[in-house]
Amino acid sequence: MEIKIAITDDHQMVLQGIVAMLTDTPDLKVVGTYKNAQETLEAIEISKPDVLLLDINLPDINGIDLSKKLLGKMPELKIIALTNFEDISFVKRMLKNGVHGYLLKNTDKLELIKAMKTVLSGEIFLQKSIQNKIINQTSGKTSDNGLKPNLTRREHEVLVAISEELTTQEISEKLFISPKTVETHRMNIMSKLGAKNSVGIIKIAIEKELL
Amino acid sequence: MEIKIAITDDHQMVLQGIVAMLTDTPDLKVVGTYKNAQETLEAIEISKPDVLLLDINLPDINGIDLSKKLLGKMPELKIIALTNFEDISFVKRMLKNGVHGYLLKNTDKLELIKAMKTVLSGEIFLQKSIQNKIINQTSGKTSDNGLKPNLTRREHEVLVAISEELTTQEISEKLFISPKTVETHRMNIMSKLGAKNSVGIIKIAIEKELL
DNA sequence: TTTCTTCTAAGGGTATTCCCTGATTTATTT
DNA sequence: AAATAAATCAGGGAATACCCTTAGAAGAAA
Repeated sequence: MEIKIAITDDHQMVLQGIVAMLTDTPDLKVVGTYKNAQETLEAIEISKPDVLLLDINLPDINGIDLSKKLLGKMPELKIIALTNFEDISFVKRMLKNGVHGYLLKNTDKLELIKAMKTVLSGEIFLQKSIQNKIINQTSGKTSDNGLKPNLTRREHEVLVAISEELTTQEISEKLFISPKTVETHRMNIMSKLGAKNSVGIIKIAIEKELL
Repeated sequence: MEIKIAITDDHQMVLQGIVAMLTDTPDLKVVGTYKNAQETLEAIEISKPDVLLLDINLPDINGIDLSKKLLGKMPELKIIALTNFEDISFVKRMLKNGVHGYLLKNTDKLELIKAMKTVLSGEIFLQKSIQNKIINQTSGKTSDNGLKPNLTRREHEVLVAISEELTTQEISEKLFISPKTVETHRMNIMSKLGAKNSVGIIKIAIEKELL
């Protein structure tokens, strides 16, 4: 039985790479390649793939929302998330939302095919490196390095104020709260970002585009 | 005349994608594909490509440093940086360091070939979207205004140490100077950069690429 | 309803930064 | 040789940041 495959990725090179990997392989057929979410949503009901390889860093929508929509339309579809990063928290969220596999983009042909067969059999496919990370995470919990920490609304306001080179006193006047409260927020931000001091806060905030 | 091409990218799929794009094209030959910086440095003198397509987000070294090393070994080599992001400041830095082109990974076959021919003719290749961004940046004056303040060698060392979230005490131990000297340097840095405190130092240092 | 999160605030410290001043030595430039 | 810039060090004090802990109130979520 032939497996029908569709691919959604805004990187032309990745798209081509996967197609190249899969041509010349019996029982596999690429029935569609899409560059964004909209295109995918429109075309997928026509191409009717068994498996969708889905880049989760699309320009127009995030991977989770798109997965939900697609599975709403086609409950039989198996979705394998494609990404550059080993972001555990994101993996978990994706899996919760019905995604069937999670592949790094440095995957080779054999593993790619294995992944597709695994999800088609109804199982979940995770790469070893990701499995290990999930295991390590449950035992020790420090390895949170990857994506945006979610600061609260207030913390974000304090963060911005810190980045404006304001002192605690000045921030408290700006936000109409006690200086002690500002300090509490600053401490919580440091802890969330893993910074040692305000310098670290700013460095990390700029790095992760929190400003 | 045949163009010899090498590719360095830690994403297997991208690697395959580019190879797929370039096979079946006359006058082009892929003479090597590498997954990291070390492999590239070791093999490039044997494969002797005319053009290297280089992913700048490698795991083991940053793109700028690798480019420098490669061009030191092979001054005739043309390097085209590959990336996911339209990061203008980074483009500029890469170009300053001798890189000949900057390609987004969603580039198609035609543009890829055009890019290689452009750099081989001795010119710089930039994609339109990046060109536009650079133009918009120079006409608008929001960022990058003002020249780089020239910090002294020592001040720069202190700046780097500050950015590592070290305290005055720790910096003094690292540089084998008195804490008071460190403070003097920090004050001078603040004054030169126009910062109100260490947070400002880091913000401006990142903005002006002083790190 | 209960639990969780967020925002708020404070006590009571210690550590560090910030700011001013003034000064010596060593290179580099003129 | 003389002026200039860079790097070094320091005293002293005010301001600020950092740290740990505790805790009430409001709102959202389970």
